[in-house]
Amino acid sequence: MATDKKVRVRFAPSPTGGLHLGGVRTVLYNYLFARQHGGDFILRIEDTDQTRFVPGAEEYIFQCLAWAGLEPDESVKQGGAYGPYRQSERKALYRQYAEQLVANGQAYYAFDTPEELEQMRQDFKTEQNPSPQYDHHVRDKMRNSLNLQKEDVDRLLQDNTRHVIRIKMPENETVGFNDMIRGDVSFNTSLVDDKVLLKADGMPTYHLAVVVDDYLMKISHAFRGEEWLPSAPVHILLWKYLYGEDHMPRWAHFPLILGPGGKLSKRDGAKYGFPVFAMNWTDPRTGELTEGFKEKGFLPEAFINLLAVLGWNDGTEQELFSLDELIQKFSMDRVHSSGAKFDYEKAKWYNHEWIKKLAPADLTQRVKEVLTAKGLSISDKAPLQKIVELVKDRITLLPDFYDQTVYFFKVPETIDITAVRPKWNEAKQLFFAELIRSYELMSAWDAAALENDFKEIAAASQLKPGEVMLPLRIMLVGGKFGPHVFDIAEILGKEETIQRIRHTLGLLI
RNA sequence: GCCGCGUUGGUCAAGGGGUUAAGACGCAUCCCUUUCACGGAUGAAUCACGGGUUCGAUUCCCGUACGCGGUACCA
Repeated sequence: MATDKKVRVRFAPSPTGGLHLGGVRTVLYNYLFARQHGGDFILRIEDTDQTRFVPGAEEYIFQCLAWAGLEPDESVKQGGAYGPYRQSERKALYRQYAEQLVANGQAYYAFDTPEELEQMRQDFKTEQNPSPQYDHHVRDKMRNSLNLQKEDVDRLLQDNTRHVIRIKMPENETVGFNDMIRGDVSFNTSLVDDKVLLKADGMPTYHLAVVVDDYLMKISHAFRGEEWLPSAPVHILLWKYLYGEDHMPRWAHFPLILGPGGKLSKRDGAKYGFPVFAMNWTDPRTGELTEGFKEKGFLPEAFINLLAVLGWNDGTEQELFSLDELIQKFSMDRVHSSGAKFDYEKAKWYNHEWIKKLAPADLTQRVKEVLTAKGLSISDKAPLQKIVELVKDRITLLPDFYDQTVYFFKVPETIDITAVRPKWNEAKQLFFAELIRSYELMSAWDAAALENDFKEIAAASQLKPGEVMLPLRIMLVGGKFGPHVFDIAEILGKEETIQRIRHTLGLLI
């Protein structure tokens, strides 16, 4: 296996729907590996199944990568020297390789119809073998160029009879390779079926396409999810037959990201209330919307971070990593071989940490976008950054900023009056009347002075500060939440503060 | 069924022949805070099971169990 050539890796999604967690993590590990080695990261569109074409899915993938900050060096969009980057546009390339295999006796034409295949599965189905494969046990009982007379095959071909090309798996050979994560992995070829390489419509299957394209695009390292491990022997053999094992990329199969039960699916997300896709995805056929991490209120920095450590860690106690740090520290041999269950609680913690970690000005800008999108109009004069700094400790998801800051921009819609009424009395009524008088006379309007005044008046009124602190909070904020109440008052300003106290006082009479 | 890959607290996980088996999330209790958070403290694992190898296995080997993945003219 060539390890000295330039590092070129690829992510090859099929544009059939939303891009989920595992996909983005695969992108991320590819990206990190490429950046770390000064290599190229290629995005190739695997759209060989025309029946599964979904409009918009390809564009959506690009949007997700752009949001996550993991943009490819070569792709349909960026271009590059190894295009086209969409397999449907490479259709003409594949047939010759399949034919070459047939000519060498490593593959064969199969004319079986879908019905005949179904029949075969019925006929050979037993309790011991519930899903019969098209393999060396059955291939000589089927309609293919292995057992048809040559003239018949030629005639069928000439008549353009629908057919596929299947690989002829050798019997009882051991095919193995060294996985960068799992070490040596091997398979007995007798147990692998004769996978279709070229479909009846002339399109390659994944198996042929991945090998041909990886070769043509000079891919040095091929990374993908563990679900591909069982078909690896087919790919290894294809490499051996077509281009020589020496040219084969190094493989790594990433552990699966699991949901509460098995492979994480968008169903899990819907069921347990957490996003699975990177960004919102609306199925154009059903109109069904699946929520994404972006829209849920995740920072791309946090998303990247949590994905990176789902299956990898640097061996220290560090948990927060920026993209740049990941590029520095990532290493394939510290990637786990076992699957990891996705933990939404921890995912939210990462977001919370990143909200605290982001530069204030940067965070403020993003919060402004969220608030604006929620319909708040925020004047440029508003001390937004100060407000954001004040509340960010209690935020996990970006939209939380709305609830935690609306009262700075609008009079609270509801006042939780029931929280104060039971313990309300004349002494408190008088206290607030006095407080208003005092506040109106204040010249320096700052939190410390406000608190000082407040406490002095409380003492003079024979009240403990705590007894009137909560009512003040309710008056200004509307509920039992938010940062230090005098900090809020300071930002609200004299007029607004007094106005709100008066208003609630009126409600309490 | 068969094939493959896995198995350290509820979750993510460090460690890797001799350790009090890190740390984080979550949970519980407590402290701080006259709101909610932040912060701090404390608590919870016979390292799946059974055999080896060894003076000694969580760590190495072999089985078993369990989990997951695959078993399509889908990727």
